[in-house]
Amino acid sequence: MIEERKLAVLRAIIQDYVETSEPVGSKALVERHSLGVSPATVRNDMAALEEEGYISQPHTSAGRVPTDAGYRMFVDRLTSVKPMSSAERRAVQAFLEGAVDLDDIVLRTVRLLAQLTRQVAVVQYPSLTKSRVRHVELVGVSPRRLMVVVITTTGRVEQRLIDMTVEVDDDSVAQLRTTINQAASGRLLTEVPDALDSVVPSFHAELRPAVTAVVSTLLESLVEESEERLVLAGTANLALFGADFSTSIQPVLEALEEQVVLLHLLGEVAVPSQVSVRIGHELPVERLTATSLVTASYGEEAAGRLGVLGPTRMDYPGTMAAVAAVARYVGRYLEESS
Amino acid sequence: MIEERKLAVLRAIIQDYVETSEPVGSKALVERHSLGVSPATVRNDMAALEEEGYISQPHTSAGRVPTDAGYRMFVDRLTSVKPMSSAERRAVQAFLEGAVDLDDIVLRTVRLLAQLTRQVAVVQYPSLTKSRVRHVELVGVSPRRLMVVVITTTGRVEQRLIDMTVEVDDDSVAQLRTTINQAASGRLLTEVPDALDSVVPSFHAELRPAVTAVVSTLLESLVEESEERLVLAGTANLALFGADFSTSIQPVLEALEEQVVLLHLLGEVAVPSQVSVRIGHELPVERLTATSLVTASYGEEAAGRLGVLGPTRMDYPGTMAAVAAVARYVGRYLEESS
DNA sequence: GACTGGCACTCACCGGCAGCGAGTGCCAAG
DNA sequence: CTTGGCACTCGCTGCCGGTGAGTGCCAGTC
Repeated sequence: MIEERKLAVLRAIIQDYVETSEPVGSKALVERHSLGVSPATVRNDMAALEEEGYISQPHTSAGRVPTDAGYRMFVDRLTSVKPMSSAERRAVQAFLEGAVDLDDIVLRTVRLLAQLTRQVAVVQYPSLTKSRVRHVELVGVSPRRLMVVVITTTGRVEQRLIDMTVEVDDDSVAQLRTTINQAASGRLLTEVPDALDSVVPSFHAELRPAVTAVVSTLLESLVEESEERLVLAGTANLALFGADFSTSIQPVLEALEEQVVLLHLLGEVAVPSQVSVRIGHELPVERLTATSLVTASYGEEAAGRLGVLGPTRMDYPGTMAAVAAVARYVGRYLEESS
Repeated sequence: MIEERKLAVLRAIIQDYVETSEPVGSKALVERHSLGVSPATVRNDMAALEEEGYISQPHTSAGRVPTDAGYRMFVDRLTSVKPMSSAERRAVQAFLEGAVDLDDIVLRTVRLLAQLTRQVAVVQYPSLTKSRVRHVELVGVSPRRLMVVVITTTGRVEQRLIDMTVEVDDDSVAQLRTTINQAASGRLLTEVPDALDSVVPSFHAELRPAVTAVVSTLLESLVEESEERLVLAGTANLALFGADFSTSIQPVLEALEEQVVLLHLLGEVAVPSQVSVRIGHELPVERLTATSLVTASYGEEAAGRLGVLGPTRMDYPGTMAAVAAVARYVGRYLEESS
């Protein structure tokens, strides 16, 4: 168990360290915060905190620095997620106002988040697995080539060209279009393949192989590929914190470029509805162990996720508030415009 | 005028400096290169080169460092653009092989370029102004909502939803589709608005306003917006050269995020068909004056541009070769697959 | 006239050293 | 349990002299 004052000391250390990025000592601490006790007492508490692994000394006779565990404790014991200023709220709304399409919404969101937190922001496109089909359109662009366009309830439009092994005439295309729409409209994308399977037998035998192969391949690839769309912003902010990364920011930038890594991280969360914070070594990626990731879901049924990546020495309350607020606003905005 | 040997000395200085990133002195120079003269002679040449502004000393009694003008001279007087190794050629082909659609081609290209040059790579999507319409598809997704899909000869597919002021029935949509395709197929996107204007009178008066407004707005926005698509890769490579940037890589990363800046730079080139090299202060962007940009066009009629951004201390011959080769291969690949 | 060897000079860089000061742990007293 | 006091640690800064790579200049040679 941890006593109240020790926690206060930890909070004060983190607060100062986040601000100055320098190890903080007992004397400076009591001067800057009204802890109501003497430096010596604080020293005792600090010794205890170090014993318990929440803080550490870079070298003997230097101040203390929070460890990952220290930040973790701090975040878990956060009393109040500080609300955003009304100026910030207005900024958020103004920023999202006037977005013209989904791409635009996502772009504005990610930039907003980067600007608000002065960190790297990442936004995942609304997952197609959780959105529903609004309409499917088939277009024969040439005798053996078909284009399929899927419009989802989240406003996303995906298209793909398919080379056919047999020629398909316009009437068949029209029939296929109608049938597919009847079967697929309103369904979750994940349900669509099954729905379509049950539809295949209704076609002339000669068309069937083409229909099956083409449509199912298409939908699979849609679901897969569309999962992996991410947008980043604010990578330049990383350079501001260059000193926080023992070696260089290079590995971090690398990891960010491999979007697979980020997608994994966004996906792995215990309680999807809450703001999730993963700190330093809690991230299962070697190159990111000097960073923390704050994420949240947005939209209905957690359609997508967004987050902020920064050095472990970050302003957690502020970042968490920003992430939560932006997720909320974007979710609302998406619902309105759909 | 510049004599042959002075040029050789400049070449040697640049070569060594690019390799070591340290000021290079006269003695080391004659040791590493067989210039056939003594250090003293080289010193005289170096003094002259400095006089002419091609090299400079960071401080008295240090070696020389090439200036922007030095790199410029070096690049202009390049005798041979060194060809890529056959291993590299194979890598290029293997990398592009198997791309499934335009997005994939662009993505693979930009990654390839980043990997080949160990620098930041940027690829602009093929410009729609220079590509032609292959097919236009109209879909009524709801009574007052129309989706338009444009497929271009460069393999690009753009779609947009349009809210209509009046209801349009399916027959009208079909008629519109046919007419538009007749008018637009095979034309440059820039010609399409005019072509469509001449088509409007053929519709019933009541439909006309909707047709005009919707279609022309659509096409305009298509041309505008599609111009501004860029893909980046290899930003992590910037961190490798952190020392080359006097302050930090932050301003560079910032500039990269503002895609407008890059688009401008890609657009401004004297001779579009050649590889263009802009060095340091030749770039009209303050934040990028510590970098050089090597660009080239690819595809028919210079459909798009691509390039590489790195510190002025870069391997120009190698980068130029890579940029030229990748541009050539991608151009070829696009033609084949269209 | 062009090249070369020699020479004096500059100056960044390195290692050692001393002084400073922020910070610590411990202890004895309140 | 808290506090003031005290001795101790150790990173940081500044100073200093030596070293060496590099330079410019000059006089001699081909």
